[in-house]
Amino acid sequence: MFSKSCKYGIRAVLYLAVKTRDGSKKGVQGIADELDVPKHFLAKILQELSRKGLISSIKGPHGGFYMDAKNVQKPLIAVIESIDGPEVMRSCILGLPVCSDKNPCPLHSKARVYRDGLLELVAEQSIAELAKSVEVQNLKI
Amino acid sequence: MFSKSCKYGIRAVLYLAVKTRDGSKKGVQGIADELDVPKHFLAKILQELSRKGLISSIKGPHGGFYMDAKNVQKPLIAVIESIDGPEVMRSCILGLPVCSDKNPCPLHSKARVYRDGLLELVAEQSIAELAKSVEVQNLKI
DNA sequence: AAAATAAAAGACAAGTTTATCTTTATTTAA
DNA sequence: TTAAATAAAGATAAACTTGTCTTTTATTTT
Repeated sequence: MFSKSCKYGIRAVLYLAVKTRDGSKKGVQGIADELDVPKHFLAKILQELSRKGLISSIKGPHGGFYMDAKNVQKPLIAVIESIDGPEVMRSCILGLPVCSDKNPCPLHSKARVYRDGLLELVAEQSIAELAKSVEVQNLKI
Repeated sequence: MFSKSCKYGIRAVLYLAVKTRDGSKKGVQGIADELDVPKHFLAKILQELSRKGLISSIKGPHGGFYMDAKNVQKPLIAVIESIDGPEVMRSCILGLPVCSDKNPCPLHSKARVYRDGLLELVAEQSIAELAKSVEVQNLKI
């Protein structure tokens, strides 16, 4: 469902939300090592997220990427849509140009339930809340 | 979630199941026109499905692709897995190499619940049953 | 037997995603 | 003020997916 870019982006965002709550910064190198993801490829993704204001960054020694209080307030879907586009969680699972409740493809109803449940999760919970559950339940990123 | 190849394959299979129940055959040209899909690309997919015994074909005048009683007995997941591989409906939504109930990623529980619903549909219903519902409910392919 | 039809196969090209490498700009600290 | 650290940007390449074109093989019909 998600592109690799998007998967890396989601993971990096959750990582930053957990690790930089104290005001510290994380460099691309460190994040890439932690998540086991290609460094320069991740850098592109983080630069884009930074440009869009979804995460923050500062250059120079002791600089790096981080998320401030405002960043972590946003829902995860903001990250997903900014990387994979607004249709990624909404388009027809069989790729039909029009597929709706009134005019459904053969997998529509089941697929819709699946997608909507997930959509609800990423749209209604903030990154901060998700990060909290990552910490509390010790989830892997 | 599914590659374009897989989407085309699923649609073509359902199309054949509906249209060739009477023993008739459908040529690539006709299928491609109906589904609005690139002809030669679809041909490759159909050839592969044919080689794997998921659909049937015969060459020559009045030949084409079709599905016999045995073909339509199989579940749709056989088509999906033969095109996109066995992991496509089972792998972690964030791409983590290990992600399980005991060791879940942040989206695991929601993703799993709903994905399993879809998996159930394509694994437990035969292509014949799905094709029937396409006819009865007049679903688009 | 010849011609026509249609799948099968092979070669190639275009497009997209993913990955790597290099250079530049900015900031901090010594 | 210089050196070091780090994000930003740009260029390129590798890998994979998608799409097109041509030739071959099998079958049927005339």
